[in-house]
Parts: sequence; C-alpha cells; structure tokens
Amino acid sequence: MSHFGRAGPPDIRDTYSLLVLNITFRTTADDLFPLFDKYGKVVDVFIPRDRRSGDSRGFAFVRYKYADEAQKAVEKLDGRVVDGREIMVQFAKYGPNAERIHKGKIMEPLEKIKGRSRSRSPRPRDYRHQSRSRSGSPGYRKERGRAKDERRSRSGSYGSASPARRSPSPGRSPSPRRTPPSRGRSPAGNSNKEGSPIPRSVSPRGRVADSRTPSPRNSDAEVSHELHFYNCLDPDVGG
DNA sequence: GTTGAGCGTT
Repeated sequence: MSHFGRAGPPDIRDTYSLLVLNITFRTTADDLFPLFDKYGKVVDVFIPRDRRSGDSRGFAFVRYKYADEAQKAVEKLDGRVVDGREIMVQFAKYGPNAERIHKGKIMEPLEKIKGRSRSRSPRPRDYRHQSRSRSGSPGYRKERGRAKDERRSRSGSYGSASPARRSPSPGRSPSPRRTPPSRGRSPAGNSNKEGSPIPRSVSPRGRVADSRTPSPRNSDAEVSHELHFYNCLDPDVGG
C-alpha cells in the first residue's frame, strides 16, 4: 500500500492528520510525501483508494509529527497546484475510527468529554468564512455562468409548460421489467432464458433429442458440460 | 482514455 512498509496506521497516538483534497486522481502518496515532508516531519501519508477499482478517490491524508509543522504545511501547501490541479490542505475533521479530531489531534470521544460541563458553547465560535474564498474562486464564476444559463433558459424555453417533466425516453421505459426476486446472475449470458435453469423434473437428454441435433453425442457432452457449469456457477440452485 | 464532493487503511 502507500505505507512505508507497514500495515495499517503506524501510530496516531501523537500525530496530526491533515486532509488533502482536490488532488488529481493520478497523484500518489509518494508525490505528496516529499511535498509535505519539506514543510515538516511527515509520519505517514495515506491515500484512500477504491476497493473495487483501486483508483484514488481524489484526496489524501498526511500525518505530521507536530501540529506546528502541520499548521504551517496547511497554510503553505493549501492552494498549491499539484499535477495541474490546486490541492486543498486542511486539518482532518474526523478520525479513522470516527473519533473527534481537533486541529488534527485526535481527542477523546464525546462520551468522555461529556462530563466536561465547563464554558461549553453550543456552537463553535471559530467559524470563519474562509472556505471558498481562496486563490481562484470557481464558485464565483460558476454563479455568473449559472445566472446566464438561467436567463437563457427562460428565454429559449422548450415552449411547453412542462419544466418539471424530465423523461429521458418517453417512448421507451427505462425499467419495464424489474429484476425478478430469483437470483438471476446473467439472464443474457446463459443460453436458457426461461425461469428455472435446471428443472429437476426434466431430462436434458429428452430435450436435446427433441431439438435438432446432428450429433447427439456432442450435444450430450455439451449439455453435460453446461450442467457442470451451472453447478459450478450457482451451486446454490442445486440445493 | 473519463470524473471532482468530500473525511482514512492492516
């Protein structure tokens, strides 16, 4: 994995986690490590990937040894262009185990700090409006573009009074037939399109004989093979 | 071959 040869989190007892967003899908931990390591001591860099495909999800986690360096890296690397894309570095808000994190430092669960009834404000007063107002505001231009689109939409409307109607194909039903409750693995892959793939009260031989088969022997072998295939593919059906 | 809001692994 993207670790340094260790499985799982090395040690988060005294490490600060930074969340890096807006990174390209081609950016790897090895590419971020030297970048973040230059600003401080990076303990580990982890990039969550998809279990199915294995591609990066577009964000990475960088763990620093000291909060000072982490904070510095956040202010320095936040907004840096990597691989042609601007990345966003910020302290992790949640932990790997769903634990609360303050400034990248893992804190005790709410149950523990629950007893702390001391000057506790119902809402955080650290709220700031510095979230989308960074170098290059895509939202700003987007808003303008959207406004234009809206105006245009109003002028050159479809003509009919059915804006809510969104039918991709009125003549064609997207899902006329719902998947049957049966465990249909591949309805189009198997040769049998009927319901029961393996009727226990029927002889495959008879069916084959009934069908036009120039070489019954070959058919028999094929049928046998098919049956075996079914057994292998869906042994559940058998019993 | 693609995409773009967000919070993590043995």
